[in-house]
Amino acid sequence: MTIEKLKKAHVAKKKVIEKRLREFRKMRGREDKAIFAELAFCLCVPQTSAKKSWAAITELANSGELYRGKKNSISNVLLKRGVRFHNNKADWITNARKNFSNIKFAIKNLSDPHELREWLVKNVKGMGYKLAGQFMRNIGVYDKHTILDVHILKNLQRFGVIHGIPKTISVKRYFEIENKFIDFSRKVGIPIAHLDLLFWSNETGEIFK
DNA sequence: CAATGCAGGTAAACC
DNA sequence: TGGTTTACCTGCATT
Repeated sequence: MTIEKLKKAHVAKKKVIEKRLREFRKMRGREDKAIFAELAFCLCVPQTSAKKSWAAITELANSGELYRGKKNSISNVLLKRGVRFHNNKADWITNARKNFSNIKFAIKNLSDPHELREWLVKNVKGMGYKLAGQFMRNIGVYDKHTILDVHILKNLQRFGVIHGIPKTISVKRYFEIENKFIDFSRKVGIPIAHLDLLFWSNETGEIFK
């Protein structure tokens, strides 16, 4: 796919992309439970489909276990729903729950997205830069931070922004790639948040899920 | 049908 | 000290 085609795809999908981003923004006014569910969802996502992750979190939210259940019972639901690394993730979720008042405080008071991301990475076990970026985007805090998952990396490679896909991404390398992504975004005149959704829709064939 | 590869990463161990 | 490997873990598609 050429850059010209990318620009055309952007024009074609711009309305849908903006609608999706407005939906993320709406999360800002949502109650704590919805924010926490989104957090728990993000913690489930590594190496697991969004669909399975969301199914697991929905079940846990509906039963109330997400907010009150013990680590083991949460782990069991994750397992049943096909969420990988269920023990670790149940641990991350219950830790985040214990820490949730601090997390809320950070979200509310750290107005600089970069600062908030640093805080999340440092203080929420299970959150690296990718998940922190995704969580922030999903609750309507998005600016220039990137969500570097394999799909995005593949697309960056396709457009010559990077030359290979590293097996593991250190913090240093994350920033290197992120800066190249930002440059690319400027060059093609498409915002990062738009490119992210655009790449995702290209890669998965379906729109934003 | 058994073996193999891999899936929207991260923490911890290892030099 | 910082880069690289390994454990986490199961389901599902491919061979």
